[in-house]
Amino acid sequence: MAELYIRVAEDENEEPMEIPSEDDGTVLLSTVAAQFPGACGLRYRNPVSQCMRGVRLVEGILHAPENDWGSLVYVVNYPKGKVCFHNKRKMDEMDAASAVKMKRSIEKTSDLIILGLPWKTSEQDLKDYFATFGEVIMVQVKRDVKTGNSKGFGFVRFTEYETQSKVISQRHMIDGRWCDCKLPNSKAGPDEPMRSRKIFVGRCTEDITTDELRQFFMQYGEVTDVFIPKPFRAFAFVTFADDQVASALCGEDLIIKGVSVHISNAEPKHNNSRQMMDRGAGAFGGQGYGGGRGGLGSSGSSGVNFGGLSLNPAMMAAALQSSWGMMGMLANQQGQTNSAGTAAAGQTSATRDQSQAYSSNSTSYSSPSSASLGWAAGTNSASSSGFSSGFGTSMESKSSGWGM
DNA sequence: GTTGAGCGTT
Repeated sequence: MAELYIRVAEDENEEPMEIPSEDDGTVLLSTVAAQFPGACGLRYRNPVSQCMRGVRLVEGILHAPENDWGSLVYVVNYPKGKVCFHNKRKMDEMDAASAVKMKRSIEKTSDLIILGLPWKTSEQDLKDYFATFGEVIMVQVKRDVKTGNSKGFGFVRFTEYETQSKVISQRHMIDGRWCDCKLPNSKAGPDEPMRSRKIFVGRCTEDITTDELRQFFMQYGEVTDVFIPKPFRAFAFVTFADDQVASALCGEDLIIKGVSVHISNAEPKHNNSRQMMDRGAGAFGGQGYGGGRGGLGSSGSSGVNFGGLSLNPAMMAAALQSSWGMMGMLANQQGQTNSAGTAAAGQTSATRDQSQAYSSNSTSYSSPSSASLGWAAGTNSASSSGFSSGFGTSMESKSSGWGM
C-alpha cells in the first residue's frame, strides 16, 4: 500500500516536513514527536474560516480532520505552562539557552555507541544505514576476537554534529531490529550535563508497556528513554530530555491506564560512570533549582533569569567557558536514546532474545496499531503557578552525582 | 513485589 505522508511544520511559514501516517490513516503523536521533540499535538488553518483548528488527539493517536489529511500544512503544538519547559524558542531570542545551543552546534562530534545490533549486521550495513542521515566517517562492529562473531554493538561517527544529534534522538531499525544510539559512557563527560532527568515510576502494573509510558509522559516533555526491568518488578524509569520536567513530576501520583503510579526521583545506578563534576556553584550561586516537589512553573523561559538576575554577554561568555554548572542548568535538548517509539517493536532496550538472525531472518514485530491506552488525562497539577523561588534557593536537592 | 543491561584490545 502506498504510504501516506502528511505535511508538518513548526510554524506556518516554515518548510514542512513529511511525516508518515499509519495504515488506518491516523498519525501517531509519537511519530510527530520523533521529528519535533516535545510535540503534544497538531493544528491547522481551516481554509474556510481561516481560523486555526486543533487536530483530534485520542490516546496518542492523531485523527485526520474530515477523515482526510489533504495537503494542508499541520503545525506542531508544544505544551504550554504546566511542567513542560520544552517550548521551542525562536532564534532571535538569543538568550542563554540559544547561546548554549549554538555553542553545541559547533561542537565536535563523538563516536556513538549502537546497542542492540543484529548479530549479522556488518560494518557495511551500518555505513549504508547511517549514511542516510549524513556523512559517516567511521563505523565499527565489535566482535569476539576468537570467533569473529558480533557482540551486538558497535560505533558510528558522523561529520556533522547536527547529524549526530538527529541520530541520537531516535531509534533505528537496522537489519530488522530496533537499535539505540547513545553517547558512550566513556564520552559522557562534560558535554552531557545531567541533573536528574530520570524519574522512578513506582506501583506500575505488569500490563503497562514502555510504549504506553512513553506516550503518557510525552505530554510533559520530550521523553528520551523508558526502561522497565524484567522480570516484572512493579516499577519503571522514564528519562526526559529536560531535568526540570523530571523534577517537577517528582512526588506526584499519576494515573496511567487507570493505575495510580507514584513518581519519585531515580536514584543513581550503582555503577555510575557518568556523573557531574563537583557542582561548586561557579559564578552563579550554585544550582538548587527545581530541587524537589511541585514548585516549578518557571516563567517559561528556562535559563537566563535566575530569579530576576539576568546575564549580560560577558557573564554568558564566562559562564560558558568556566562553570558549567550553569551549562547544566541551561542545557536543553540533547536527547539520549530514542524517541521514535512508534508503538512497533518491543521495548526500548528490553531483553534481547537474540533469537534473531544466525539461523535465518526470524525477527517478529508485534504490529503497533492502536494500543488502547486509557489514561485519564494528566492527573498532575504541578502548580503551574507563577514562578517564584526555585533558582536562587539552595534546598540541597541531591542532584549532583545523579548520573542517570 | 517502589531503584535499571549490554560500552570500545585504537
